[in-house]
Amino acid sequence: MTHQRRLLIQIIQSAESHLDAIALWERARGQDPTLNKVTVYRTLAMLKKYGLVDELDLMHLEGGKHFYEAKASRGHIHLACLKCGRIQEFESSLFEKLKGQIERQRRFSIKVVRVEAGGYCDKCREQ
Amino acid sequence: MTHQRRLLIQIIQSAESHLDAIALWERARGQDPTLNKVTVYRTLAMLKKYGLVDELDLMHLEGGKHFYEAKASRGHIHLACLKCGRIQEFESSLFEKLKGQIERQRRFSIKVVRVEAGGYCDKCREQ
DNA sequence: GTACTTGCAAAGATTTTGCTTCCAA
DNA sequence: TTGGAAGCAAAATCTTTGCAAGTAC
Repeated sequence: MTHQRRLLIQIIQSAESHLDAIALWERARGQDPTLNKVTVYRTLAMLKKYGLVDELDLMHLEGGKHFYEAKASRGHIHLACLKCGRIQEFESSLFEKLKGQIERQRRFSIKVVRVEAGGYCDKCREQ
Repeated sequence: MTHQRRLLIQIIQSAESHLDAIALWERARGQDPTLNKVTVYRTLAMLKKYGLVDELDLMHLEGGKHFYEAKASRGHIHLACLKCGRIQEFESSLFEKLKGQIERQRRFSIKVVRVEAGGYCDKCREQ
């Protein structure tokens, strides 16, 4: 556990929004200007591998980058507005049931699930 | 409707597996060796924009590329085995219910949904 | 004829790798 | 002290852009 990792983990956990690798790097550089971009990628890969962060694409509203969030105790769905770009989160017991159904019917042991919906949010659909 | 587009669409629709941009390009070049990679990217962007193909990440088992499939009448979930890399598809009425719940509760008009699960398939979990 | 599409080359962006140095345990 | 981690530079991917030439309708 190096201080670089501690810093990156702390930024991810306290982030109010989903950060991509570069945004994470820029925040980290505020605290430690010598921290290298490669370290960010390597740390994210490790956290992802151990299931400590979830990787999101958020429907690729801004190109091919990935976003990261600390693993939540309860799974949630991301709703990305294709017009204004707002990201909402949505929790549902149906989602939990769906996961259970997959595990039982396919005998598939789920480690991570990503649900992302693209569409128009309540504000944008009225316009 | 150019012959390049016709060819690319035909390959996507008849593909037995999910193709990424480069794989699609390679297949297309078999028929039309002059077809450019850029045309593939542009055509995929157009098909995606008009909702004719779905873009998948399949948990990024092989790096940051995207995979494409012709839009199916019924939505389905992709299960990616983190060990052997096999991709399974899964259909469920719970998934349809979940979409309806999101549309009603959040007044969010869904255009595309992507559900991808990573984990261990029945064969790999036993080892 | 004209607006849209393609091909080509080059650039941009993201992510990975090799290797040396450094540091946490 | 030592194995893993960080930094640096460079490469490897993947994707987008500008522009001239071509083509569907």
